[in-house]
Amino acid sequence: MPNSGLDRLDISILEALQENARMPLSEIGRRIGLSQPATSERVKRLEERGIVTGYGARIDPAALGLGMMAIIRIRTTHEHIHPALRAFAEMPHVIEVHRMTGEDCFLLKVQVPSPGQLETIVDSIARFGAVTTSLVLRSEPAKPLGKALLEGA
Amino acid sequence: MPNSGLDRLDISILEALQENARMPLSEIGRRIGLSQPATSERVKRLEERGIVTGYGARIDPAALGLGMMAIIRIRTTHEHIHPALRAFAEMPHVIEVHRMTGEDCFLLKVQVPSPGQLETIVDSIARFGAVTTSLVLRSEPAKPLGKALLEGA
DNA sequence: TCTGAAACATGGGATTA
DNA sequence: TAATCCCATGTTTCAGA
Repeated sequence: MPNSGLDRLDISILEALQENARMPLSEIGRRIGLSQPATSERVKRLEERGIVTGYGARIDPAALGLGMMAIIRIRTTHEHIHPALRAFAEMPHVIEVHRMTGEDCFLLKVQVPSPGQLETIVDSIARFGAVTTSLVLRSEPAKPLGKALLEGA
Repeated sequence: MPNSGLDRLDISILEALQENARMPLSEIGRRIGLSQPATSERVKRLEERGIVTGYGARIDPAALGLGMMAIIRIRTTHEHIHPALRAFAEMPHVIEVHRMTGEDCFLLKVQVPSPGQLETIVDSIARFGAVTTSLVLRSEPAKPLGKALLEGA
C-alpha cells in the first residue's frame, strides 16, 4: 500500500474537505473525534505535505449558460504538440487538456453555450490534426478521492 | 450573451472563489472594491441561485499514491448501459463517468497506483463492450470558468 | 484546554435608479 | 419602491501558547 503515511483520521479529513471545503475545523473534529486544534494541525500538515493543494468553489456550468460539454480528441504529429498546447491554453472554453498515449495525442474537455461555439472551437483546432468530437449526454458527479486508498489500494 | 444576470463583480467573485474557496470575504471585497457584508450578500445569492454548488479541496492524487491517470472509452450496446453505470459507481478508482455520443458510449477517468491495478479495472469493465485505454502523460491544470463568459460567449 | 485575534452574519440607515 | 451599498456590532471560528 503506497499510502503516504496517512492514517484513517487523515483520510476522513480529506473526505470531509472534499465534500465541503468550508466546513469548520471544529465540525470536522467532532466527526472524527478530535479537538479543533488537533484537527487544525492535521489539516495544516496535509497542506504542507502537498496532499491538499488548494480549495476551490464548485460551479454549475449550465447556470452560467455553458450547458454543453464535449470531449475532443486530437491525433497529431510531434512537431504540432507544443504549438497545440499553447493554443489550447488560450481557449477559455477548453477546461481540461490531457496528453495521452494511444492513437490520439490529446484529449480536451470543453464547455460551451451552443453547437455554434463548439464548431468554432473544432475548426480552430483542426489545423493540428485529425479531430474526433463527442457530445456529453450526462456526467455522473465526480467521485472524491479517499475510499480508493483504504480498500486494497 | 446567456449570462444569468451576472455583472462583472459576480464574475470576479466566482474567479476568486475558484482560485481559493477559503479566501476571506473581506479579502475578496477588497479586490473588487466592495465591503465585506456586500460581498457576503453576493456570495450567498450565487449559492441560492445554484451557480456556486459547493466548495471542495483540491487533492494531489500522486501524493496519495495514485500517480497514474488513464482515460478509458467503452463501446457497448444499449442494454448494458444501466448495468455499466451501476458498476462504475462501485469502482473507487473511477473518478469521472461521462456518457457520450459517438462510437464510444462512455468515457471514464481513472486514477490508479499501478499498471496492475489499471489492468484489473480494464478487465472488469471489458464485459460491457470494447474497451480503449490511454495513459495520461501530462495534464495541464484545469481552467476555471469565468473568462469564457466575458469574451463574446 | 484556554484565550486573543480574525472572520462572519445581521440590522439600521443612506444612496441610487 | 426596490435594490444595493456601507457601517457598526454581536457571534462564530481560528491560531498559538
